[in-house]
Amino acid sequence: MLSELEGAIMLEIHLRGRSTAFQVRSAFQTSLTPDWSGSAGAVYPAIKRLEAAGLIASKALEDRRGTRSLSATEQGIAALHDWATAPDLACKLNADPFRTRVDYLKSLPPRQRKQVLADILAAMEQSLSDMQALLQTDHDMKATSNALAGEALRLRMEWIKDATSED
Amino acid sequence: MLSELEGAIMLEIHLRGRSTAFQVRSAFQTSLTPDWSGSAGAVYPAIKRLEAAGLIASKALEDRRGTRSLSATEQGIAALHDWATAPDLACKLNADPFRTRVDYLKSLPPRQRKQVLADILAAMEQSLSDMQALLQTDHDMKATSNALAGEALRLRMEWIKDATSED
DNA sequence: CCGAACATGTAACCTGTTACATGATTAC
DNA sequence: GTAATCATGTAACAGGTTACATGTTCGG
Repeated sequence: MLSELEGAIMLEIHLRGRSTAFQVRSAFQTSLTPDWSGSAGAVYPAIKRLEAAGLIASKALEDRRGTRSLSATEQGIAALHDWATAPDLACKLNADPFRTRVDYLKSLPPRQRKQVLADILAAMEQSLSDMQALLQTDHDMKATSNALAGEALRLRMEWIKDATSED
Repeated sequence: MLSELEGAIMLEIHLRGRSTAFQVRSAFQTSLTPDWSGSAGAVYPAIKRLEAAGLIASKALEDRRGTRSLSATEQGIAALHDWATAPDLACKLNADPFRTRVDYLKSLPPRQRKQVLADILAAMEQSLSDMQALLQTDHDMKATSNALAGEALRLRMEWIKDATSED
């Protein structure tokens, strides 16, 4: 089974049809999810592994800098499908930095909690509007997941509003 | 600044008042978020680091198996506070395995998509009811974050229902 | 021609996982 | 007494990050 990084790479290549390792890296670097920084030290070795496993085919461009155009093989597409449709993976609750902190925030004395949550809420609002601005200018293959990212932020904001109005 | 694991350990100790390394591990192992498996190889070295940094104090129990009771120092509580209230961390969108896969699911031909999404939805419903059963029997310090975990799952399920009713 | 962006890759380092090792305590 | 649980820890390994290294192409 593909790892999260390998799956994300396969998906990126598959949705674009063809892609270079550099483009995959760039896509990760500009992603709303900062978890994969798209480090060269992660992406290039992962692509090497995927190519060795026959999931990716590469074609060298007539280029003196060695640009290689990557595409998913039939086997690769099958592996991507298995990775993307495994129901237990879709159910997996990943570590959410906000959720991890929320019980601490809840344990603060009301006045302090109110102040801290207000600061966090302001930062979230800023982050959400930055995100929306980015989405309007830069349409890519990840439209739906980016929209869901916004929803996730909104869910957190709603919780904060509920929590601060409670007392 | 504390790492996610270090912060989660400090929080666990702080909310309980006192805790042993073993109890911290157990709490992680039974957590709804499978991200920290609570591996001994992660927890014990992390606690050693935190103790060396003066954020945790330990007291040996009169016990021949060397049980040590841990508590957060004043410095440790301050570090926990900084970690928990940093607004940029609360805004951070972590990698969400469902969100990562969602654009692939969206790209499937309607009939196949419907089938795959129905399977995933069923798995999610199962997972959510398991979660709720667990929460009713096993109340701990993480009530709010566990409730939020359920909300996160519900958000995904709602998206699936919208996506399958579209066509 | 020069700087920015394109393009690939490696090496040292950090941290988490898996698997192992050791022993004490408790419940039956 | 013996199995399950409590309790701590280490070592080999895997994978990602940072920083470095190298060279090309393109726009002004």
